[in-house]
Amino acid sequence: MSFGETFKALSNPVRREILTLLKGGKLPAGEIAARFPQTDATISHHLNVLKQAELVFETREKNYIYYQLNASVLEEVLLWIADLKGDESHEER
Amino acid sequence: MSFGETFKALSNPVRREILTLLKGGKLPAGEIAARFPQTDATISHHLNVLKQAELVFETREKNYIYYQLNASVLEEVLLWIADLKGDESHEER
DNA sequence: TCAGTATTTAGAAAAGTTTCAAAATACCTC
DNA sequence: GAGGTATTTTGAAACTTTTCTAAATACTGA
Repeated sequence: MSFGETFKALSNPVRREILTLLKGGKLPAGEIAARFPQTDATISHHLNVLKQAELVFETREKNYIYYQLNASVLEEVLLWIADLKGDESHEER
Repeated sequence: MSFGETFKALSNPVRREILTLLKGGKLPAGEIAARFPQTDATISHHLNVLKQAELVFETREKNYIYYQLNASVLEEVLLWIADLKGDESHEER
């Protein structure tokens, strides 16, 4: 995991909205795309950026590709920010 | 504060390094610039992006402009990520 | 006020991002 | 294996970001 990739992925509003949507649980690409005005191709590209950043992972089921949040990378981002803040409560011991 | 602006500011590696540098306390623009291979003008631009995102603020003293971390915006980013993660320990009650 | 140091602004080149339409691939069901 | 649905890939246009050099501004201290 690289923070560069992760923060770049988080810097786009469409990708942040996709992540928020996935809080509710895994969803297939088509259902994600249906909630945005952009084309399926554009959303597919954003999902790929999120996947490269390991913010989401995919699982295949029947004719669908489901996407879901990857909590462990979110935790690493959280720690990076907590550390920057000098927040002891998240630090390694 | 807008998350768009904040995450965009965090998405650049030079700007993340500047923030890490400022963990040690406030520093004048010139001293920050001296630690990077980029020109003073480029670092000044990055400091401005961080300032617009309210990740840092400046104070003027003598002939220097000091920059320092703004912990309150970092806290908001932390909460956004914790919420995405579904982390109860950071949630509003 | 003048000289000097610190920092920012302006303008432009190069590189990267976002988006779309169209075509391609993949996989299921019959 | 053919037809259908789901999703990705390709290639290109529009826009944004990063960086530089050069010029401008701002403030200090003699």
